[in-house]
Amino acid sequence: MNGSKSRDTETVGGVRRSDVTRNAILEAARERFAADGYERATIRAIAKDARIDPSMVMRYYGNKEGLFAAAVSFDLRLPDLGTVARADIGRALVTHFLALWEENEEFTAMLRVGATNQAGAERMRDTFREQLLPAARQACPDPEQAPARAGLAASQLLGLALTRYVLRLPPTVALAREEIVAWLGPTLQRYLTAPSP
Amino acid sequence: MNGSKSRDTETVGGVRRSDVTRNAILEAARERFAADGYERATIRAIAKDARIDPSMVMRYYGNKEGLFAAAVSFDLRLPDLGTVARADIGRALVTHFLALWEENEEFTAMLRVGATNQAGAERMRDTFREQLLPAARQACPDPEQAPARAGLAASQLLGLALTRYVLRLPPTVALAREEIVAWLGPTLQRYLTAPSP
DNA sequence: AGCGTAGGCCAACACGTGTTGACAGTCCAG
DNA sequence: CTGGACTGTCAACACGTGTTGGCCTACGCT
Repeated sequence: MNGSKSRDTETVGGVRRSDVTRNAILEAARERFAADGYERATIRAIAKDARIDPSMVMRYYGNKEGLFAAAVSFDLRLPDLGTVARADIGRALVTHFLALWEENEEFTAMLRVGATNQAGAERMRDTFREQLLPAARQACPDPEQAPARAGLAASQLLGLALTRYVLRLPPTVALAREEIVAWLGPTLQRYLTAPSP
Repeated sequence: MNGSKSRDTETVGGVRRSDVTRNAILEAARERFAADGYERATIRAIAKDARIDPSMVMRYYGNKEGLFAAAVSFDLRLPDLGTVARADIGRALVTHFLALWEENEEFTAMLRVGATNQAGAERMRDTFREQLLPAARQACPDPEQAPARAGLAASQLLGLALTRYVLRLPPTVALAREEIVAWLGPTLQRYLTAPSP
């Protein structure tokens, strides 16, 4: 509906006076989406956290979906698996994802939303296809098998995130990061590089 | 509020005339919860599917939480791992869970609800503790390590359910059941029975 | 100084939710 | 046949939601 995207409301150097508000909204939105999921994260609650009026959210991000799209990034920042020693790929991936999930809760939000919201699931499929799958193509020998192997890897990685950060199964939460790497690393290594069983 | 639980409304042999309605409600609830998750599954929609009035749901199940509790079973029907050959435990578990998820969608509902709803997550923790953990105790050598190993197994099993039945990542959906058993069986076998890395 | 405009708040709308209570048909025991 | 319960429907309540438009303030340029 409101197509004006760039070029509205700048003063000097593209820095708008309202940027602090915009960022406050985004930050609050990230936390709420991560904690509550898409449906339970209300615009009113987000606005309250950001100490502004709910209508500001609408003004800056159009609607709730727009806010979610703006707040939650889907950049996995995957390392270039070409530079990683072939035998360390599994451990490297687990380490990377652990860091990703623990440094901020955006990706937990992705999970919660993907589990309930149709559009959220679609977006996770895109992320998988555009980021994890190319990485798998670099790691695994037969490119034709890459999708299946990436799917297997995703099942273990997302399962870890689900049980540890969303469901919070006590034994999974209690595991030290090194333990997780030691256990899951070989699994991913096998899914990505071992010959088909 | 209405404490009358048993002994109301029976005719002969404990068979109530309204049982067909009750079952219709439960069946519709299961489908809706599985498809939409707890928040998006509305009582009105469930009632419509069951072709009755929304108020009947309240009468028979008290409130939405009561309906969810009644509709979704949390019995994993795990086989006795004592009777399974030690080397086949991993494959047996994967096979069992695949059958569980594909025969009805209750357990997908559990996942969706656990991901968004606090009470749902709590209930999944209970299920884990009361059913998967005892099974793991039978399977793994050192009983002290059983919780961690059960947690690892849960991460892979729930991750499979998440990617295949909830997010529907195409490569994971495309895998044949035998392929999944062949890939994930060894993983679970290792998590449950192999020595600590 | 004056003015346009961006930033912000307030009140309200329309809608969907879970939930409740009053009312009508229906079956069965006495 | 009659009374009382069970089964079911209808309409409404109270509330929270996303969303909208009008209004006031205050900044920044000329």
